Amino acid sequence: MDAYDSDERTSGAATTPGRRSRRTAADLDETAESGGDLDLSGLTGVVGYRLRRAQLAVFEDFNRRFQRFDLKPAQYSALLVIGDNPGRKQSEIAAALGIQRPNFVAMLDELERRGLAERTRSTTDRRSHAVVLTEHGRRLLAEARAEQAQQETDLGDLLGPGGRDALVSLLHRLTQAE
Amino acid sequence: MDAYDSDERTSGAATTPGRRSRRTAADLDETAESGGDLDLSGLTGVVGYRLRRAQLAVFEDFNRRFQRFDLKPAQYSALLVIGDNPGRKQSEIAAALGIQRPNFVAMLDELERRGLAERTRSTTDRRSHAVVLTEHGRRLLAEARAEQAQQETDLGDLLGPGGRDALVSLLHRLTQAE
DNA sequence: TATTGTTATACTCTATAACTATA
DNA sequence: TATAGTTATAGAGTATAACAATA
Repeated sequence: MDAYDSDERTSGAATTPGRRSRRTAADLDETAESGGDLDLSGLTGVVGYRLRRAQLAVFEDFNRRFQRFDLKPAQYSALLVIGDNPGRKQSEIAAALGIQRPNFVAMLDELERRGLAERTRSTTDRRSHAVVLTEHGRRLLAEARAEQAQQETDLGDLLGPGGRDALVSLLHRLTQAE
Repeated sequence: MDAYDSDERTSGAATTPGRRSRRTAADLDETAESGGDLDLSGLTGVVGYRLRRAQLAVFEDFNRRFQRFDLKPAQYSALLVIGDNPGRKQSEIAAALGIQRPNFVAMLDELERRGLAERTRSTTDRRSHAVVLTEHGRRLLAEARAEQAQQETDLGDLLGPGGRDALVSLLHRLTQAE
C-alpha cells in the first residue's frame, strides 16, 4: 500500500472545495520545519480523487484475495464475461470489457496457455474466433466467483446496510452520463 | 471513450453477484451468430468494476475540462497540495499524493519548467527541497480550482441532492479500512 | 471495400535498486 | 548509519497503425 492513509474525514459541506489556507511567505520557515500532517483538505471532497484512491484500495484488496487464483481484475472480468457469453467473438468480449482488440490478444493467449479459455474457429465466419471457457476455466471461475461474492459481502459490512448498494448505484450513474 | 457504454442498470439484489447463466454446449452455435448485446450481469454489481469504470469516466471528463490548463489529474493534485502546504519537503508532498519519490522528480521538473512551482534549498537541512508555487502557479491553481468546483457542481446535478456527498463519504470509507 | 485477429510499437504509470550529498 | 533527492530501469497498462486472412 502507498502512503495515502494520512487522510482527513470529509467535511460537512462536501460540495465546496477545501478552504483556501491563507499562509504568507513569513510562515514558510515555520511550516518547512514543522513535521506535522499536511493540509489535504483541498482533495478530500473531490470526487475524482476519492474515486481513484478507493479504486486502488479495492483493487489491492482484490489482488490479495485472488493471489491464490493468480488472477488480476482484468483477467477475472474476462473469465466472467466469457463464461456468461460462451461462443461470442473475441472482439465482442474485448469491446464489452473496454479493452482494445490488440491488447486483448496477449490476454487471451495467456488464458489459453493456462488452459482456462479456448479460441475456436467460427464455422460461419472464418475470420472470427468464438471464445469459450474450458472445464478447468469454468471450475476456476466458480471458485473465483465465490471469492468475489465474499469481497462484496465484506464491502457491505464495511459500508453499512444499503451502503454498498447505494455506492454501486451512484457509480453506475457516473458511467451512464459522462 | 471506450466501449463500455453497453451496460445494464444495477439489479435490485446488488449484493448477489449476477446470476449464473446456464448455457450448454448446444447453445454455442446459436449464441455465436446472435449479434445481440452481451450478458454483463456478472459485472454490474461488482464494486471494484464499477469503481474502475466510474474513475475512468470522471477522469476523462476532468481531462476535457482541464485541457485549457494543460493539467492532468496528478498535476492538479500536486499543485493543490503544494499550494495548501507551501515550503514542505518534496518527499512529503509526494508521500501525501501516494507518488513514489523517484516518480515525483520528473513531475516536479515539469511543473518547475512551466514556471508553476519552485524548489528552494532548505536552510535547516540542506538535503531537502522546500517546494512552493510561483505567482504564476498560484494564479493557475486559482483558475483550476474554479473549474474543479464546477465539475463537482455538475456531478452534484448528475447524482441528485445529497448523492455526491453520499458518494464522497462512501468512497472515503473504502480508503480508511482496506 | 470492410472486418477479425494479429504484430509492432510507443507512451504513460508505477515500482525498485542504487548513487550523491548531506545529516 | 540514515535520509532526501536523484538516476536508471523495468514492468504494467493502454493506444494506434498496418498487415494477412476472410467476408
